Amino acid sequence: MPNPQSMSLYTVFLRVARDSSFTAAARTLGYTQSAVSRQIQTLEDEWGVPLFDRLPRGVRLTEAGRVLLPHAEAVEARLATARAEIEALRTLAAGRLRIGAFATADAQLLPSALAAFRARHPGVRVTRAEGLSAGLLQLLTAGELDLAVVTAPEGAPDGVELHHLLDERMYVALPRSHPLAGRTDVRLAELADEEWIAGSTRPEQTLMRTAVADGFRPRPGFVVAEWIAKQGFVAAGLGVTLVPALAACAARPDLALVALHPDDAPWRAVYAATPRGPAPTPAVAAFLALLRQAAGRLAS
Amino acid sequence: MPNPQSMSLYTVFLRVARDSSFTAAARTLGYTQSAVSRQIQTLEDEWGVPLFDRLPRGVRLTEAGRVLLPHAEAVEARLATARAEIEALRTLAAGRLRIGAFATADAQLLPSALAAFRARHPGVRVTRAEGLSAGLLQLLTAGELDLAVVTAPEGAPDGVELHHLLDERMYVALPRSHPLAGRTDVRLAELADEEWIAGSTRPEQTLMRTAVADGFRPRPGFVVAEWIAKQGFVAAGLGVTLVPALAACAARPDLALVALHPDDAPWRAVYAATPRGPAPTPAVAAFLALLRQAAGRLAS
DNA sequence: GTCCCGCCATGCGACAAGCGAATGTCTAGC
DNA sequence: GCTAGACATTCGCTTGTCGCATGGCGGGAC
Repeated sequence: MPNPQSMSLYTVFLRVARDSSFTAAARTLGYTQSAVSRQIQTLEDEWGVPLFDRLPRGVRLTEAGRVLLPHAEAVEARLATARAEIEALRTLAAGRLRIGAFATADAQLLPSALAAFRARHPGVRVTRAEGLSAGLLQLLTAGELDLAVVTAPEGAPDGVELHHLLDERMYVALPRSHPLAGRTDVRLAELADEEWIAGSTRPEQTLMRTAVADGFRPRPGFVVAEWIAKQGFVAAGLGVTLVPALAACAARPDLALVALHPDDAPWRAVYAATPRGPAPTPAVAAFLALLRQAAGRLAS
Repeated sequence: MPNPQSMSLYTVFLRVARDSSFTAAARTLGYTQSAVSRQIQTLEDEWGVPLFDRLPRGVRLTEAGRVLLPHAEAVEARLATARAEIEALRTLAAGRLRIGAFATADAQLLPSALAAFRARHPGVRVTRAEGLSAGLLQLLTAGELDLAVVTAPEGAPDGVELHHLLDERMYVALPRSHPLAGRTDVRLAELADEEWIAGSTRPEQTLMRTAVADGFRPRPGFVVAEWIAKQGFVAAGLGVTLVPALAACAARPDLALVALHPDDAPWRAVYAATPRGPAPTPAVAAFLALLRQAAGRLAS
C-alpha cells in the first residue's frame, strides 16, 4: 500500500510514462483504468497540452510529455528526499535541539541527560544556552529555545508548559573547621553572625530570596558570582554561602555542606519548561524523558 | 488571476511560510482564511508532522516545516521551469520537427517551406528523412516522423491524416534537338518508339505507373535512379523520361520539357501526411501551413 | 481590570472532484 | 468478420474543498 502522499498526479504520470499504458499503470498503482485516464486528462488540462499519444496498443509520450518527464522525476525525487529528512526528524536520526539551563543545573542534571541523549541520538545537533530562569523562559517563548531547565518560575509562565523534575534542598557551605560543620542540618538563626557571600547585591535575585522574604537579614559579605570563586572564599573562611543540592556534588572537598532546615529555605522546585503547544518535538520529548530519569537518580 | 496549476498545496505552504500568517497568505492567494487553514492541515496530515506553530500573532515554521521549505521551493521552481519549456514548445520557441519527403519534393517544395520555417522559428530543431512515400508513411505511423510529404498513397493510409497540397502534371524530358521539343503537350502514343529511361526495373514503382496500368508498354531503356544521371542520359539522346512538375524547375537547360497529356498520365496528387490524432503539434501545424503556401506558389 | 481586536480552528451546507463499474469505440490480428 | 486488448465515456456515489459563519485564545489599549 503506497503512501497516499505519493499518489499525486505526477506519480501517475511517471508510472504511465514508464509503462506506456494506462491499464498497466492503473494495475500497479491500485487504480482502475478509468481513474488513470482521467488523471492524465486532468494533468493535460492543467498543462494545456496533450502529454501522451493514444495508440491502439497503449500510449506514447508526446514531445510535451517528454519535456515534462525529467521535471516530474525531479519533483518526485525531491519530495522523496524531503520525506526521508522528515522521517529522520521523527526518528531522531537528525534534527536540532536547543536547550538552556540555569547554572547549577549544568553541574550534573543537564550533562547527565545530555550525555545519554547524544549517545542514543548522535544525529541530533544540540545547542546550549546558559542564563537565569527568567531569561531562559523569554528565549523559550521567543522560539529560540526548545527546552529550558528553570527554577520556580513565579515570574511569567505564559505560553510555556512546566514539567516538574525534582525538588532540591538547600545547603550551607562552611569551612571544614567551622563549629557547625558536623551537623546534619542547621537553622538560619544559627548563622546570623556569619558573613554571607552572595551572588548579587540584590538578595531577591539570589538563593537567599525566600529567606529574605521571611525576614532573615544576612550580614552582607563579599559579592561573588562565580561558583569556583565562591568556594574559594568560603574555604578561606571569608564567609558562608548557600549551595543548592544540584551543585552539592561539585563542591570542593575542603568545604562542609550542611543541610538547611526546610522551614528556613523550603525545597526549591526545578522544572523543565517547553513551549505550550499540542505536540512537543520528538527531540524535546526524548530529552525530557532523559531529564526526568536523571532527576530521579539525583533525588534518590 | 494565478494559473490554477500553480495553486497546489505547496504553493499555499510557501506563501504561508513567507507571510508567517494564514490570513495574509489567504488574501494574496485569493482564498479565505479557513481554506488556507485546512489546506495546511491537509499537508500536515500527509506529512504526518505539524509544519507550523500556531502563535497568537500568525504562525511560525516548525523544524519539520523548515526542513520541507527548501524542497517545496525546489519543486515549485522545477515546475515553473517545466511550464516555461512547454510554453516554448507551444509558441515554437523550442521543440523538434521531424519531416520526410520523397525525392522530387526536395527540389523546391520542401526547401522553400523549410527556409520560411527556420526563419520564423529558429528555436525548433528540424530533422529530415528521404525516402519513398510508402517508407515515409511507415516511419510516420511508427512515430519516427512528425510529417511526411508523399504522393498518391494508395497503399495504406492507415492511421495517418492526408492534407492535399497540390496536383502536379507530368512532363516528358527530351533532348533539345528532339522533333517534339517545341510542342506544348504530347501524347504517349507519339513516344511509343522512344527508349524510356526508368528509375527502376519495375514499372509499377516508377512514374510510369498509371500509364502502364492503362496499357502503355514503353520500350525499356537504361535503368537510372539518380536524377542527375537521368538528365545526362536524356541530354545525350539515350532516351526520354518522365519528369514530375515539382522537379521541372531543376531540369538542366539543355533539356526540353513537354507536358504530357492528362489523359495519359493524370495529374499526380501530393499530400502532406501527419499522424492521425486530435491535435497536430504546433510545429507540425506551422510547417503544414508553410507547405500549403509553397504549394500554392508552385501551382500558380 | 476590562474590552476589543486580530488570528487561527471548526461546524455547516453547497458544490465540485475523484473514484469504480459498466459501456462504448477503435484497432490489430486471425 | 470476429475477437481481444486498450483507451474514452457515462453514471452514480463518495469524498474533498470552498466560503460563510462562529468560537476560542491571546495581546494590546483604555
